[in-house]
Amino acid sequence: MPAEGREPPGGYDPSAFEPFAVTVDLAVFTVRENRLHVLLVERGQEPYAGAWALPGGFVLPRESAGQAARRELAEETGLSEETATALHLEQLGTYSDPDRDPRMRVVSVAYAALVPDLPEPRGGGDAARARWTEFRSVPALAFDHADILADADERVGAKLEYTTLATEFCPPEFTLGELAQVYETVWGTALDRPNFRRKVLSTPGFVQPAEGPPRRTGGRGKPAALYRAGDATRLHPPLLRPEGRTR
Amino acid sequence: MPAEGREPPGGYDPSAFEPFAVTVDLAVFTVRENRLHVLLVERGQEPYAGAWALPGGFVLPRESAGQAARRELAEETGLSEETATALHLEQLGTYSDPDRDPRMRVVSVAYAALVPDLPEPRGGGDAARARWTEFRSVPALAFDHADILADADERVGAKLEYTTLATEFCPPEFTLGELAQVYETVWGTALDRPNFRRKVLSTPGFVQPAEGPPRRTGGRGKPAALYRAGDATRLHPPLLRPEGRTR
DNA sequence: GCAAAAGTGTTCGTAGTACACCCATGA
DNA sequence: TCATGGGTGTACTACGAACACTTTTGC
Repeated sequence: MPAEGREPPGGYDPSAFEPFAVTVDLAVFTVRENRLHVLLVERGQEPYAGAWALPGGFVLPRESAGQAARRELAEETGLSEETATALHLEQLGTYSDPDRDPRMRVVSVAYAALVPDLPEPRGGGDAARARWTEFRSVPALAFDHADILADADERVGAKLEYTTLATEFCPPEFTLGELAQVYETVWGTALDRPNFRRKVLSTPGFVQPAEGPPRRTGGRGKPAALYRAGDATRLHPPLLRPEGRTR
Repeated sequence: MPAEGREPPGGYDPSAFEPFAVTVDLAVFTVRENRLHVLLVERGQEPYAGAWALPGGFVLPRESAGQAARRELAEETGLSEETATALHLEQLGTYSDPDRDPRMRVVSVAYAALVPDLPEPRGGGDAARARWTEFRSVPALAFDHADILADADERVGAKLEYTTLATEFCPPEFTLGELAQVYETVWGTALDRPNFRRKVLSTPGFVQPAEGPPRRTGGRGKPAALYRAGDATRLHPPLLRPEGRTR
């Protein structure tokens, strides 16, 4: 409840609350070379100087947490503001352990984002380096970022089951094989391609054929039909990962 | 990212951030007389003095948001700390619009809770009144609490589908009819009792028979067997509401 | 006996799974 | 012509929806 709602029975002076810093942290996922990657930055200052961490930053006085997350995403990935605005950002939750930052009280709102394969992040103007890291090889992270990342992975995996979010990992035009590859990469399981194909095509609005009937080859093999994302955002019924596995 | 993570390229002084107040808001649901109810409090101060709002309060300097939510829940419902600790609290999300509180910058972490039918909340020591209100008759609420409540309702409905959370609404021993009633009340749909029964009993760990084979009557009709909540917390496969309806 | 709620049995349709098989291309 | 990935066909199975029917109580 906002300030000066009812006070706890013990009495509490609304003007005496300790100030909190509010930040956002981002778990930005992409699929590169059929492996799940996440964007990490190297910290330049103490604490945890030299350690890897999730990108993020302060929420500015006149923006919401979601706006801050979008701004940080554009800055870290080099995407234009417009492109970043179109991407799906998922609020994961808020991490508020009093000791999560050793210096002061910091409450952080975590977001997960799925982006298509992008070039290596530009270094940015400041000291911190940023790079894509394979998910399975993520090193120890600063603060409670390992927890956040684990939650993000679980959430993204679950989201693929009942939304069309997987298309966010794909370029504007993609083959069904590429789409299946996204699921397999995020879930870490193999899928039956024929059944996957039927499932996707029988779900109205999941994908639509790319208008001109061009085809494309992934090297060898029969050229595949191209599709683009459809209007639907939810999947009824869901596309469940085999045996409820979670990697 | 916590304080002094990398700064935005434009430059940002970590010591100059505006202080935020951090609060928790609670959407506490219960089932009374087969109808969904939510706990509301009447505001005693401006802004929105006299208006109804969700219970909640400040996060104290040495507690996490989750701890604050549990504390508030115990205070508002009159439950003992131990009982409140055992209840399931679900973090819904964080509401951070810069203008959501007209006086200052307040970021609020919202939680949903499901409790069995409780006596009318004690007035508490302060001026604010609290009462159970039927969900469908909730008046206009202060701040963005109507948004929070709508999100909470949706989340609770979805949670029932793939968790055993419905047992939280029930007394320690309950009949399958009562459990079905919870689903029907929250979802606003009718269920086929025979199928519901089979579904619940065939899900390992959802419920277990109450040891002594006592039976109970809900007035007329055949006495029903009593069950208590089982160990399981997840439902595989889920118990989907008919036709994906969402009320 | 009748209404009401608990509980059992059975049928039917649909959706997922598994897998055989054909097609189009590069090397 | 072989390997590779795209794409089609089909049988099997499991599970949910629907609903008939029996049981046990209060009135």
